Amino acid sequence: MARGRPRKFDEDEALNGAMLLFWEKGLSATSLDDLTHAMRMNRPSIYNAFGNKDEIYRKVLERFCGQLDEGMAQTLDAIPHVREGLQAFFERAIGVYCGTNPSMGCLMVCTAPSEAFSHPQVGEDLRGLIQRLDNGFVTRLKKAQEEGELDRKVDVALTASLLQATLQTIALRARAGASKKSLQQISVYAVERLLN
Amino acid sequence: MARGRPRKFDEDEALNGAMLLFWEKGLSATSLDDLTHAMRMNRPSIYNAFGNKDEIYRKVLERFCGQLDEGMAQTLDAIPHVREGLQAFFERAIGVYCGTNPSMGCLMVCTAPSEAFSHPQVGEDLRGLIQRLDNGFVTRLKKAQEEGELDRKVDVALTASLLQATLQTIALRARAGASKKSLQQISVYAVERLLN
DNA sequence: GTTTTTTTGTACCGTATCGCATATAATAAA
DNA sequence: TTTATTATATGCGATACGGTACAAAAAAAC
Repeated sequence: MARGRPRKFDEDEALNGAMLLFWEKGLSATSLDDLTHAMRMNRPSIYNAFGNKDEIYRKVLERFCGQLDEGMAQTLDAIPHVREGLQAFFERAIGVYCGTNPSMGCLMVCTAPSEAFSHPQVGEDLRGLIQRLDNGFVTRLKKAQEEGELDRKVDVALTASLLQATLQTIALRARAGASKKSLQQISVYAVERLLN
Repeated sequence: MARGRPRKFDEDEALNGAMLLFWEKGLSATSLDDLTHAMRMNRPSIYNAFGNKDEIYRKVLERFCGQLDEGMAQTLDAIPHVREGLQAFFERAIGVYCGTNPSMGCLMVCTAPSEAFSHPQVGEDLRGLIQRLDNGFVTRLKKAQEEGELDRKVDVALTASLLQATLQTIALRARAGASKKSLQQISVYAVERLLN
């Protein structure tokens, strides 16, 4: 059983609060005071449970991108036809990127790059996450080629890069205030042009 | 004539120093102390000449993107064939994004989004610059259609969005440490796939 | 009931932050 | 020579920063 004084906070809720805050302001512009409010914890508890600010940010980043992995699993891997799967994936991502008011885009794309040098570990995280996405697309595209849904002449690695480019521009444009509709048009057009 | 004591600093050099610093660390993570060193000026002179930190950042952002406009003028607008012009444009951008060691990508794409909400004016700048790039591509693509170099059936607005997506992924990947060669491959493939 | 263990909350540390006030130096115009 | 104007240099003051000590509190283990 839990031996000491019981925790007053819920770990999941606390991380969610931190995520919303970091998502909005990035790592450097977020203060520990902000965090104590957003996580509804006091400072020592935060340190004890999650570590310092950088570590919390990295946990949140992983958490955010975990949703993305899940999104891939439930769309790309779950839907039979590539094009439909990709479309569903983009649709879902757009839902996340435009799910707040105002839209905040992607936590990783919009806040991690500026910290990549001040916090080398964040840089590594960024590298890894870009790679993960590329790999996810490549795997699905290869499968499509094997199943005859995709011309064997298309370069899957480069197509994957451009699919990720599409996701990234959607993330950035969402944060810059673009309409959901305009982003959906971009994703539809991208799938159409890149896979045919 | 200049009435008072002559300036000791060179405005261009000072802004360049500030640009390098902001490019590396972003707005929030850069302190005025850092700036005084990078600009080789002391604080009051900085305030007098350029305003506060936010204003300097915005000046630097405009400066950086001005280079980009210039790049468009010298490639897209100057080179007869669309595809060659686009390729030259990307080549030039990659040169900038990978021009430091380590590569820092694009100042706008990699550092502005995280500040978009804490500094609403930066958000507006971001919006405007995305729009400017889209417009530049659209104009060139339309011209290509009129000159018969590009099929009239391609949607110029959406193609422009995907060209900018390509530029953005190159910027992000450069900052994440991707090789110059891999970025060139992406740009070549993008031009090939999006314009045919 | 006592001990042990863990979390909580307050208060605090030293440092870095931004923006400015003040004083000095240097030049152009009167 | 005087005066006005501008830049430089030092350094101040109030605040905010990230991070931690410490004792009270709460629950389980003995």
